[in-house]
Amino acid sequence: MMKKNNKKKRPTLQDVANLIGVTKMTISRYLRDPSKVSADMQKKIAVAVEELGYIPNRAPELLSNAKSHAIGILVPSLANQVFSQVIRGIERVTEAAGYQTMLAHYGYSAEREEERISFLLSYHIDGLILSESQHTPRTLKMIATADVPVIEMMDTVSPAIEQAIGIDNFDGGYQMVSAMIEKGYKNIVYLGARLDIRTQLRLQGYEKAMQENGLQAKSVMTEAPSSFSLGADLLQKTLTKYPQIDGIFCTNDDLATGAVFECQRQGIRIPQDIAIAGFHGHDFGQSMVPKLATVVTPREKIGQVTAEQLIARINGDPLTEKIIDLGFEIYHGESI
Amino acid sequence: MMKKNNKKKRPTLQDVANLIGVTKMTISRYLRDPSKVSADMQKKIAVAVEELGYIPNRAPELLSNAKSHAIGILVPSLANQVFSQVIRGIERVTEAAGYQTMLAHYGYSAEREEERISFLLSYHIDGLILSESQHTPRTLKMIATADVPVIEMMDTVSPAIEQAIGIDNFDGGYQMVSAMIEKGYKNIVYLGARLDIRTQLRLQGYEKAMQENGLQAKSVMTEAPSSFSLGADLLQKTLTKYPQIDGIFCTNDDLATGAVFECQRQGIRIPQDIAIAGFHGHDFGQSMVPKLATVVTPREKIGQVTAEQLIARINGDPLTEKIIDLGFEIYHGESI
DNA sequence: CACCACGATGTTACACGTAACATACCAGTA
DNA sequence: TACTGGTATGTTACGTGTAACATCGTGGTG
Repeated sequence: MMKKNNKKKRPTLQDVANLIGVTKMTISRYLRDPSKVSADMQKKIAVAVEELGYIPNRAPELLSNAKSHAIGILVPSLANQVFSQVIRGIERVTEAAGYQTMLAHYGYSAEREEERISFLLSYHIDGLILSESQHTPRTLKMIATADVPVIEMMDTVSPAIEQAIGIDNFDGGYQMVSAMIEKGYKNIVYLGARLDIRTQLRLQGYEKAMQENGLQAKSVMTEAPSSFSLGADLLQKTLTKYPQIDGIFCTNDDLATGAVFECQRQGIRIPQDIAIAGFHGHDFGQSMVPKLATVVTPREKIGQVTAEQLIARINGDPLTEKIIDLGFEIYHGESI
Repeated sequence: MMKKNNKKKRPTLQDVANLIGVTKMTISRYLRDPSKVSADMQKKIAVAVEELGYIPNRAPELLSNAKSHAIGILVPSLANQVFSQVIRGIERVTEAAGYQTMLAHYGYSAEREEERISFLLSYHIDGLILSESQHTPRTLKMIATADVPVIEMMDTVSPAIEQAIGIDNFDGGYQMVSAMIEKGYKNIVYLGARLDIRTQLRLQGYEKAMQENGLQAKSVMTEAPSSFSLGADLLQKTLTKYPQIDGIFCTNDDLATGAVFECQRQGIRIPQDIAIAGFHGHDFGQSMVPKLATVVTPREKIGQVTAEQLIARINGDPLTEKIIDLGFEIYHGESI
C-alpha cells in the first residue's frame, strides 16, 4: 500500500498522553513547567516523552497569538566578521532571557531583505533586528502591521524606523582621516567596496576631513564585495591612477589588510612610503605586521545593547532612546 | 481600557477577503498562484493585500502536515569563514529550488546542538543539514522520529547518521605533512585549537605521516577557539617548548596566518627557518606574503552538493551515496 | 463532622490557511 | 434544447497545543 509518502506522523501530545492514560493538557503543563504536575506524573511523562521521541510543535501556539519567544536577526552578510561578532553579542543576551533567535541574511539586497523579513514575520517572531537603514515600501508596511519592535543596528546617522543602535560611521571616517592628516599625510585616497550606506558615510567623513584641510578627496571604489584579495587589487589600481599618494583609508580592515599585503609584495614600506588605515579593529589587523591602524568599533557591545533594548520593548517598556551611539576608538597601530 | 497589550491583531486572510467580499479561499489561491483566480480578482486582491499589509502566516500550514519548504542548517560557528562559504553554496541551490533556510549555530556544543535541532524541527522543516558527527542520544532520537532527511557535511571519515558529504580530513592532514616531509622538513609540530572531530582527524593524519617517515610527532594544542592572535600565541609556546623545529602544520589557516605574523615579528624567515602550512585555502592566506601553503577544500561545492542531495531526498529520491567525498588540493604557496 | 483551600487533572473552545470536494455559471456543440 | 467541459468561487473539515474555566479529591481546621 503506502507509497513513498509513508510519512509516519510525528508523535503529538495526545500520543504521549495516551501512553500514560492522562489528557494532553497534563503533558502540556509538564513541558512548560514540570513542577506543575505531581512528582509521580513527572517521572512517567519524562519516560513517555523520551520513549516516543516527542518533538515540540510550535505551530499551534503560533496560531494563538501568544508570544513566540523568538526574535529575528537580519544581517547583510555572514562572510563579514563584523556581523558574527554582533550576533554573538545579541545571543549572549537572548539566550539568558530565554529567547530563540532566527537568523537570516540577504546579501545587501533590499528585495531579499523584504523576502526574508516576510519569512521571519510569518513565524510570528516577537521582535526584529535589522542592520540596514534602507528598505522597500512593502518592508516598511509589513513591519508596521506586524506591530513588533524593530531595531536597526550598526549605524546611528541614517534615519531609523523606530530605533537605531550603533556608531557614527561618518564621524569614524572623519576622525581617522583627521588623525592621518595630523600625522602629516596629505595625499590620502579612499578605498571602498560594496557601496552600502555605511561605506558611503565613511566616505563622506573622509571627504569632510580632506576638505577642512584644503586637501583634495580621491577615491577608488567598486561594488564588488570586500575581500583581502580585492584590497590588493584596489591598491594596484590606486597606484596606477594616483602614483604619488602617501596614504590610504579603507572602508574596512579586509581591504586595508589586502592593501598592506600588496605593498609588502611590491616592496612599499608602511608607513614610511604609504600609510594605511582600516575600519573595525579585527583580530587579524591587530596580529599583522605592521599592526593595522583602524577605527575600533564595539561590535559585540552593539549586539548586546540591541538585544537588551529589544527584549525590554517586547516586555512593554516604552521606547526612550531612539538613537544609541556606542562610540568608537581611533587606533594608530603601526601602519600610519 | 486596553493596557499595554493592545496588540492589534494582524490581518488574516479573512480580513482581506471581507474587504473584497469573497471567501478567504479565493485569497489563499491567489497568494499561492495568482493565475488561479480571475484577472479582475487578481487586481482587487493585490490592492487589498497591499492596503492591509497582509503578512503570511505559516502556522496553519505547519499544522496540516504539509511540506514547509524550509530546511534547517546547523553550523558550529558563524565566526568561521568556512561555514559562511558552505552556506553560500547551500543557498545558491535552495533559493533556486524555492526553499527557505533556517540557520542556527551552536558553538561546538552537543547540548546546544540538541537544543537548536529541537527548535528547528519544531518548525516542521523538511530537511536538516548538520556539520558535526557527534550528537547526544536525544538528538539522534529526535532526528529518527522527525522522519526528515539529514545530511552531515564537512567530514567523510567519522560515521554518519544517514549521509555524509565533505572531505577526508585525515587524509588532508596526511597529504600536507607528507608534502612537507618530502621537501625536507623533519621537525614538524602540529598546532591545534578547538579540538573538534575534524581537528583531531587532521592530527591523526599528521601523526601517520610522521610515523611513516620515522619522525616524532609533537603537538601544541588548546581548546580555545581559533583566531589569528591565538596562532601567534601558539607559535610562541611552540618555540619555547621545541626550540629547534623547522616546520609547523596548523589545523586551519587562521592559526597558520597568526603564526606567520609572529614569525615576521620575531624575524624568523619563512620558509627558510620555519615552514608553515594551514588548512582550507582562505582568501587571506592567498593574499598574504608569503602565500600560505594549505589544504584547499571545496567549501562552496560541499554546500552545493549537500543542498542538491537533500532536496532530492526531500522529493523522495532514495539515498544512494552514503558518503560523498569531494576531495581537496595541496597548495604549496610560498610558506613551505 | 462539616467545610474550606488548594493541588492535580480534565473539558472546552480557539487560532487560521488549505486540501478536497461541491456548486454555479458560461460557451460551445450536437 | 440538452448536454459537456471547464473555469471561478464557495463549503467543510482538519491539524495541535494552550488559556480559561471546571471538577475532583485530600488534608487541615474550627
